[in-house]
Amino acid sequence: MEKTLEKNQFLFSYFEGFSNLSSQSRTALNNICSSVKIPKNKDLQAIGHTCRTIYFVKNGLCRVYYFKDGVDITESFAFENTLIARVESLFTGKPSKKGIQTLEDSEFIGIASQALFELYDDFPEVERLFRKIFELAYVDTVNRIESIQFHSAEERYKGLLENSPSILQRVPLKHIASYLGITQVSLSRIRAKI
Amino acid sequence: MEKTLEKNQFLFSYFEGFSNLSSQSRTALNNICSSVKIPKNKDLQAIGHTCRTIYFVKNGLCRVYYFKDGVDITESFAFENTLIARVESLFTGKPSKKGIQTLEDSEFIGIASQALFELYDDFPEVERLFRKIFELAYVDTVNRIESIQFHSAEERYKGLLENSPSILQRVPLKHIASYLGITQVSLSRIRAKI
DNA sequence: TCTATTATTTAACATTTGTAAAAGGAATCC
DNA sequence: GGATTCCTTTTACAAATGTTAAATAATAGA
Repeated sequence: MEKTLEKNQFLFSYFEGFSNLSSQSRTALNNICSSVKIPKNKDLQAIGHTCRTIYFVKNGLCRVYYFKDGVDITESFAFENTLIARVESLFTGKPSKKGIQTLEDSEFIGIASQALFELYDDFPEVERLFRKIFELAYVDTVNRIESIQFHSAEERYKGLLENSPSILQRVPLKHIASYLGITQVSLSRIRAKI
Repeated sequence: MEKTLEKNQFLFSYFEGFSNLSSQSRTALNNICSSVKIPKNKDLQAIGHTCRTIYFVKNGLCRVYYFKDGVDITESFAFENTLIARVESLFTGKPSKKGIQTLEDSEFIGIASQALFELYDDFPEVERLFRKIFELAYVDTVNRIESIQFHSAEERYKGLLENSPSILQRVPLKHIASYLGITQVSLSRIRAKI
């Protein structure tokens, strides 16, 4: 048991940034976690499936993506030490038209969402933890709207580099371009100008 | 008491769309609600203040707005029978650079946020209710990013008219334009073309 | 290593959107 | 009712971004 908790220690350190958990809650949470290793450029979650697992990125890197008129669009990136889920499916129970794909060999901790929601009944502090986690994720999303709508592509590119300095070394520019909402040609022009 | 609950009946009908509440929870919630009437074009919440109240729009209409480089930008609208709050302030405790302004004579039910968060300790079902409310609001926000980033201004305008057919009669076009992320001139061109 | 594939940049042109200024309409206030 | 203010459209031109295609550069596989 001690050993198992150790395996998920990074996840529980992440949780501690939000609130402290009783050992009962930690054990219960630990029991619904599983480890997943995925090589580079493979799907962690396929397009069309309903989101039934929340992932914590232990190491590596992935992106949420989908196809718009046949074009591959990156909705978001998830680096080490963050949670990733397709919330529009997780919270509605509907199939997601988005997938999650690794951009490096990666290791994840999967949290079974149905089991998690059942834990909420017995452990209010677990419900509270995830409430807080998703509240702050919601805030990030609200702030991103502002960034998309009222900053130029050049400003957004510079902002992305500031927030994720390693991204240029780890992510193809085509994904960065679609994440920024512009074409790869347009991103090339911006990079040439800077 | 009976009478007071009746006063907030629309709010509690709204809550029932998410989950059922015990009468104790309803009473506790009712005790932290207050009515607010604001005439047209006045601030319900001023720019710079920290969000300490979540509002339910009983009747009328308002918008969340802020200034970007001196230009008035509408972030969102809230019609009757919806909740409105500046979540980036509500969930972080930081002052908001956004304000809430009425676009018609309006009536609101204010829910004191600090008191609400304290209710969470005694009434897990209240915490759960608001968790669900904000989860779905989060989903809406994720979907809006997609709409902003990957639909043309014309598509977004048409989509807005579909979702809120009354908006043209109730909201000046300049606010609709900034909500769509375009200038008023550009919106005029789109309207002329359609 | 050679080849094939993928990633990135560049160029030319089209389209969309922005900016600034002017003018017409609508609403509001005394 | 007239003046004023605000709202909306139109025009002309500038800037940003999209589209298509071609040219390099980098990477991965046989």
